[in-house]
Parts: sequence; structure tokens; C-alpha cells
Amino acid sequence: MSLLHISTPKPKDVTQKVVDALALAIHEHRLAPATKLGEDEIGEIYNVSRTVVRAALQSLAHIQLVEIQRNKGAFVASPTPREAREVFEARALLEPRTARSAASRATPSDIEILKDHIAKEHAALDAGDNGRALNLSGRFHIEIARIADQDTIGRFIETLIARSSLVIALYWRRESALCESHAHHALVQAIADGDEQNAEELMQSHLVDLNSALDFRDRPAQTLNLRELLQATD
Amino acid sequence: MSLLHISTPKPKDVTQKVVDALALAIHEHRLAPATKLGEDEIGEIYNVSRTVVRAALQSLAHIQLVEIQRNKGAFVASPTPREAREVFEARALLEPRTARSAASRATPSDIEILKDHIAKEHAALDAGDNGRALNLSGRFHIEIARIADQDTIGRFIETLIARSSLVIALYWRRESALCESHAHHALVQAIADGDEQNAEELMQSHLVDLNSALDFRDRPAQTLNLRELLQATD
DNA sequence: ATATACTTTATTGTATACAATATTGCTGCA
DNA sequence: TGCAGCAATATTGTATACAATAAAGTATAT
Repeated sequence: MSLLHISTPKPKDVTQKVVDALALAIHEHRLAPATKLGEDEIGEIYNVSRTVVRAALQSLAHIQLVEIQRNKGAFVASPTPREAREVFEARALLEPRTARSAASRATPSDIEILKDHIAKEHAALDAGDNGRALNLSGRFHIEIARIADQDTIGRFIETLIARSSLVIALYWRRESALCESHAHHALVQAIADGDEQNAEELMQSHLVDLNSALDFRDRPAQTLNLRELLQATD
Repeated sequence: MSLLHISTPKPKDVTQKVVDALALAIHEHRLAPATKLGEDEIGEIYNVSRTVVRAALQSLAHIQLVEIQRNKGAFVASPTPREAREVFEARALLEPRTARSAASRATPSDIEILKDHIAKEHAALDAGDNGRALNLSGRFHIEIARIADQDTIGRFIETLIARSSLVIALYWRRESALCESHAHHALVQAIADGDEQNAEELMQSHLVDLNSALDFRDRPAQTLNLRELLQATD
């Protein structure tokens, strides 16, 4: 007997690993907006060929975490104030409805998962790991979309939250770290209670609150982007 | 003088051409849902290497016009009833707001463009070219999103309309051809008048009407998909 | 005759090689 | 010094070659 029903220990999808690694680095703000992502460079880091690096970069470009300029290469995306505003407008349009739906469907285990997220977020915050805290905060929102059981809209929300990470990296103004845990906690309570109306309103105000901590007026200084600004965008 | 400001006559992006060609074929229902899209096959058709075919297929997979199964290949997507329903739910959530915004911003030239779309749609319908008519109908909606000047949401709407084409291919029930031109005409009028409320309501009822012409109860017979149903989705 | 194991074929996944383009550095000249 | 033009280098775009996996076919044993 050769190959039995031994579940494959490595359902390897190399490209996805690179995508995840890069996305995480961006979400945790280890890769700053407008950073050049050379294909050879990344390939050497992860020990993969340019073929898979290119596939990964294309994937990230599609969710607008990176921007690919033909014959120039890939760069960590750097949302303009306009794009940043749009991202939060879209979230304001989609997420309250999603929170309502989540409140109507959440199971006890769902609530556990959400509370777990908040706990981890707290822990990361206490540890001073803001990047990780921000990432977890985003995944909290994604989790709500999953609970709402709306795959299509959930996918949109995922991309919006991914871009939110970049927006926050560029336009965050509030001094205090992202101490939004309180809002998340209240949201979980409403969802646990099945209080749809409250969940929707809490999400809405949470997003308004987030938005108010951003300042889109002037674009932050970015050494790497000056070059872009001086040449036609094509 | 070597390179003056002579606009490049061929800003060739081979991959994009393949993407567009395949997308058009899908939108016009020349490629049926669940059709296998072999890499070599497509490469030969367009005289490009598998490299660019794969890039194109990945691109189409991201907007869910095709589905890629690892080590199996790419297939024209075949939305389930659930996915189909979600697509129209999402459209119902996004597009009315977008129509309102369009009504508040549309310029006379925008109105011209919309009317032009309708005219072309009529012409295609009269010519019996339903595929082209459907495609134009979709582009009408995309045009409204463009006028609304909301790039992020507009991009979502684009993907939803792309998938709508597949949904319609699978679940359309109404006997008459898609004679929705009347609804489109009324919508243009409201947008031209700057009547935001009316534009929003017309779009909403238009989508409800579209939805009512679909029947999600049973999945249509699809020879190529039987195989999928019999094996674990992984 | 059917089922199972093995062999063969076809197709996809990945890596490498070559071509095209952009960037950088140099040289000469005003 | 500063700039124009060319040469050298580096990076991306595309094609091809090789490896891994799945599909199909064949033979054998029960």
C-alpha cells in the first residue's frame, strides 16, 4: 500500500503564502506605503521564483494593497485623501447593515470568537504591538461580516478593511493608540443580545468615530512618493 | 529629437487584452458557465504564452468571473443560487445610493453618454443580439457609478454587474428579452433632472424588477458541473 | 465482467531563460 | 558646472523548459 487516506500534511499554495506574508507586513505597518516591492528581492526572501512573486503581487494589486505600474514595478499602495475618504464612506454604507444581519444570526460560538478577538486585541495593545492590534481590530470587523453570512458583501468589506490599514497608516491623527476596544465590546454585546437595531447603530457610530480620528486634509510627507508626484501617472 | 510627446500608438498590455476578450465572451454568453478554460487552448487562440493566460485567468478569478481549482484548471464561474441572490442583494444595497449621487452630479455630457448607451442597447435588441444588449445594459449601470464619482463603490458595482451576467445566464426566467430599456430611460430622466430621490427610488425598483425575473429555486442542469458535485470541494 | 493496481498521457505549477523597457552612470561639449 | 546624448546596468514582461499532479487508459486477477 502506497498512498493511503493520509490527509495531506501540506496543502501548499506557495503563492498564497507570499500573499499572506506581504499582506500581514503591510497591515502591521512594517511595510510603509509607497515602498518598492522588487520581484527578485521578494523572491529571495521567500525562496520562490519571480513567477509566484508576480502572481502574489497581482493578487495584492487587485485588492489595492499594492499598485503595479507597468515596466516600473509594484509598490505598497498609498491611498490619496480622496481614496481614503471613499474607503470609509463605503464601509459606512456596508458595515452597519452587516452588523444588523450578524445580530440576527450570531450563534453562541460566534460570540465566543468575537470576544476572543477583543481579548487578543487588548493583549496586543498592552504589549505595545500596535500593528498587531490594528490587524486584529480589522479582523474583528471581517468576522462580523462572516457571521452575517453574506459572502459577497463580506468580500468587499475585507478589501475595504485591508485598505483601511493603509489609510490609518497615512492619515491617523488621534494621539492615543487605537483604543476602540470599548466600541467593539458594546457591539459584541448588541450582537449577542440579537439587538439588530442597536448593532446597526453602534457600528455606524463606531465608523463615524474612526473617521473622526483621521485627517485627510494634507497628504503626509512620503519620500518615496515624491517621484510619483512629479511624473505623469500615465 | 528622439522621443517627443508623441502619444504611444500601442500601449500594449497583452494580458489585459486577453482579460477583456474572455470577459466579453462570458458577458455575451458565448462562454457558458462551467466551461473549462484550458491554458494552452486559450494561449493558442490569442497567440500568447501560458504565462499571460494564467495572469489573465487569475485576474478574472478575482472578480469571480472564473473559478480556479488548484491542479484542475480554470472554469467559467457558475454561481450557486445563494451567490446569485447575494449579488443582487449587494446591488440593491449599493446602486440606489449611487444613482442618487449620480443625480446630484451629472453633467449634460454625462446625460448624453447615458442616452447613447440606451440607444445602442435598443439597437442591439432590435438586431436580436441579446448578448450585446445585456452587456450594454450592464455598462449602463457602470456608467452611473462613474458619474457618481465614487471609485471604490463603483469598482464593487463593476464586479457585481460582471457576475450578474452569469447569474442571468443561469437563472433568467422571464420569457421576453430583457426589455428593461424603459426603466433605464426613466432613470436617465430623473438623473438629468437632478431628482435625487426619484433616481434612488427608480434604481431600487429597477433592481427589484430585475430580481423578480430570476428564479433561484433550482440550479439549472449543467453537464460539466456534475463532476464537481460528486467530489469534495476541498 | 468488474475492479484494482500500474502505466501512460495530459494539464497545471514552478523555475529559468530571453526580450523589452526603464534607470543609472558616463563622456563630451557648451 | 550643467546638460544632452549615449553606454551600461538593472528590472520588468514574456516565452519556454522542467516538475508535480491529476486524468485516462491498460492489463491482470478474482
